[in-house]
Amino acid sequence: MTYAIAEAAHRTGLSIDTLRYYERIELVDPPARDSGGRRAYSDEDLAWLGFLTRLRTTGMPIKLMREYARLRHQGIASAGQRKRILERHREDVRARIEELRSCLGALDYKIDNYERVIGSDHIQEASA
Amino acid sequence: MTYAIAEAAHRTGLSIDTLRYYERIELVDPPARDSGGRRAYSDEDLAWLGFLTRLRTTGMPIKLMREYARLRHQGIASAGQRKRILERHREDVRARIEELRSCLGALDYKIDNYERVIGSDHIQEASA
DNA sequence: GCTTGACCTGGAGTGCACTCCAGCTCCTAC
DNA sequence: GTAGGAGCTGGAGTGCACTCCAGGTCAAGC
Repeated sequence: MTYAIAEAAHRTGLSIDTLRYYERIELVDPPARDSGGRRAYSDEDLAWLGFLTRLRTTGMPIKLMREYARLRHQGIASAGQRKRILERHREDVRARIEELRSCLGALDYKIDNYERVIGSDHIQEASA
Repeated sequence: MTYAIAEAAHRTGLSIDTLRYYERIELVDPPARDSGGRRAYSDEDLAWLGFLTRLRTTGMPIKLMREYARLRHQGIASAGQRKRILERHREDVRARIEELRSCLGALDYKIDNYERVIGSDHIQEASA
């Protein structure tokens, strides 16, 4: 099964431009082409894009993702290095979650204060 | 108690340039000045900067922070609007935490796979 | 056979949040 | 009284991750 770029974009949640951009910067390998020279993404391509999307979502910079992609090409020999990248990133993500959680506390506190100040949710229509 | 810009930067964790930048874009009110025309940040200034930093940390765009700052100037009349901004943002933060958590699962899975593939942490020295 | 729509390329442009710079002033310490 | 360091201003530059564009190709349907 292969997918035209529009379909691939739809399935990955990335834009068509982003798919081409990722290819240009060598984050993904150039996908196969159909008889008319158009990109034909495979399920594997989409799986890799899906994984990349998770890395992006969690804030991994594209530079590091490129490094990871580069290592992937070297096959199993680079598995240790790749694992270390992911472990390192996992730590970053965990730290980020903790950071967000702590800010959430501050936000709760602030909102509680507003609650006390204004009583409740009345009167504040478009009082611009 | 007031603080020179370097001290304010140190205490807020922002850079001197960022402090001046925040002032330029009207995210913070211009602080008082000392006899020599230099900025003299008050404890209140720092508290506001601290709160802004939390909003930034949690990903609130500067545009929205400016809107919040603008509303603050209107005093209590805008409390409802400000509260709503924070509530909305709190939802965003919660969603973001969930998103990160879900990606964390995928990361764990991937790392486990590497563990299985390479046995354990030997041999992968600088095998560039 | 011609319009239409999806796709192609290389390159330029965008928005965000800073960050840096040149050239200046002002206080402090020697 | 002067050298040095902190701070000042307006404006330009940076890095990141896209996003958009002009001008072209290609296959399908009418």
